Amino acid sequence: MNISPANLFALLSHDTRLRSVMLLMAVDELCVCEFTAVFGAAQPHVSRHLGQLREAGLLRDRRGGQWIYYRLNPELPSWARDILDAVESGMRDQRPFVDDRAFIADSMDRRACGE
Amino acid sequence: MNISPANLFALLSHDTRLRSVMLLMAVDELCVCEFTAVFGAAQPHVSRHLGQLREAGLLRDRRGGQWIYYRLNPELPSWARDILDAVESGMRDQRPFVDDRAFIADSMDRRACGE
DNA sequence: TCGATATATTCCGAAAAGTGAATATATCTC
DNA sequence: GAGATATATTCACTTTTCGGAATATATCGA
Repeated sequence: MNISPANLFALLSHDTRLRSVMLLMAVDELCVCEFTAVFGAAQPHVSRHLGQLREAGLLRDRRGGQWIYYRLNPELPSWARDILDAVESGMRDQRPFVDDRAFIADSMDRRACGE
Repeated sequence: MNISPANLFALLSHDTRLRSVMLLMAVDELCVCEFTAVFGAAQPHVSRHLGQLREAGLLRDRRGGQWIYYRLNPELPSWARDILDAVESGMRDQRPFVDDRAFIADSMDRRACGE
């Protein structure tokens, strides 16, 4: 991954992208339709921003059937990882991040119950 | 200060602004002409970007004679301070930040010697 | 193969950000 | 007060980013 610090911040400067990254700090892997459900946003909107994060090397994607799952790139340079960790710990208790995680946790529960 | 996380990242997404903030993590206070000297940039360019950081509440300014000194706002919310600390520690050894600090240290020395 | 679902991409117009040049304002020095 | 220095702002322009709508692509299940 060849990304500059200023570039990383540009990626994090949009709410959709920031919330996506924050979610993936907590949940390991999510498919696009889950992002759209959490954000209440249109699918092309979410897909575009996830695409930008992927192109920059911040996220990796993987196809599983008709779904495409996104996760954090495990090979981020350490300085980028450090910053993301600080972002996560510094804003863990703020909205909308708490709500986003709660939403996902809830839908995971439902999935586990077979609903 | 009423700044959102995404807003903070937008401020840090421009090299001039990022380098300015990084310098002020190390040096406490600098006037505009020192920034222009370090960056080798035009004065209006630097002034504009420092102005954005000030308007957003990230920096404070103070007039001292014909100079205007900028410093980090000491009343940043803790989450913002945490992120800045991580940025600083994560990129301390990278260019151009090392060089920027070296430049400033050098000119401080010269000032101390009365040159 | 056909229809349904999930995702990505393209097109286009609007809004925002960035830049260089010129100019305005404030302060200092003489 | 006049000129010099430091800083901020405005103007005109270019570039980038963003959003919505439409469309393309891929997979699944019957």
